[in-house]
Amino acid sequence: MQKKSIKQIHQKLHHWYAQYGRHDLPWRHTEDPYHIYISEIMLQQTQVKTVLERYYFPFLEQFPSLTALANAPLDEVLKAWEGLGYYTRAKNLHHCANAAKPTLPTTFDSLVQLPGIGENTASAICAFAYKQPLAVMEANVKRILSRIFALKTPQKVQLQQLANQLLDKENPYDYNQAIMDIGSMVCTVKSPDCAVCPYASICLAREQNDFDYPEKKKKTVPTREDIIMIESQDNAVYMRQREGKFLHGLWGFESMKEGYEEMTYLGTVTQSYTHFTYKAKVYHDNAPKQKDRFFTKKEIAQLALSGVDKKVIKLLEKNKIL
DNA sequence: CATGCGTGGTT
DNA sequence: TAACCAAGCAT
Repeated sequence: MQKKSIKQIHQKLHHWYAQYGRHDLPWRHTEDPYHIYISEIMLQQTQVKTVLERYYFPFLEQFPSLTALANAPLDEVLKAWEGLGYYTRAKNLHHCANAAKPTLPTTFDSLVQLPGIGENTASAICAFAYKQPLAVMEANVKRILSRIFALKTPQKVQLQQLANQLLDKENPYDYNQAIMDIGSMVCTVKSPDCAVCPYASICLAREQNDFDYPEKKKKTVPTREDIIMIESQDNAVYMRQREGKFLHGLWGFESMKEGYEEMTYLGTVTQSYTHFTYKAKVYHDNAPKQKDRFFTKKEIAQLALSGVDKKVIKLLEKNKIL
């Protein structure tokens, strides 16, 4: 592409951003790398609205600095992350805080080595916190580039090269924020508004009137069935902290495959996840073998729980077990 | 490179 | 309203 046309695109983009960009986002009003880092991790696969309205401010109030985060117990961090999903993010945050305190590294190479910081997040921190000329490469940017160059199945390297070419190296901060805003407000998945798009003059998708870029692969969503066993004693229930990758660090109940026939069926809880639908029958055993770690309703309120387990708790309250 | 990982918004 | 998917990362 001609340098001249790229410069024209930058001007159009800059003009659009000045008028319509989301300038009210709080992480665009800080120079603190820690604040920007927290926003980037929260925003991974998570909508701006959720982060903005429910998590960003409370988290920073509770953990106002990298050192404060490092010194907090992991369980407190998990509790602050409750409901946000992808819980290894919370574990990685805590780990990074301890590894990097009192301040984050300032280069892409050192950032990308930290757990939970991939290439996109490292680029974003460099561009937004340190004003370095790196191109972010998240879902919005991928969609925009795929459409501009009509790439149905783009390769990672190919997209990165195109992103690097289009980047405004003089203004990496505004450029990256602007292209993400274009993705979420103009070049949307379902109904792109080419009339106001700064990239319209060079966009092949617009020319072809085909916006299915990159090509979506459809998958069937399986159902995962489960049996949850509740052991209770004196208005308290046995709970344990998960260790696997799924719902890592959150507190929950035991699953079982057999031996529940003689117990009391309480009800079924369901939860839809991206890759499967979860459906669990909940049984109650009031003659528990577990000896320790029974939690009362008040104690459970202090633990980090998943959506499913919150539904189970409601079922227990309804059955007057808690 | 494909898959697993949470939850809630949007259409 | 079922389906898609959002400021991705690790394996």
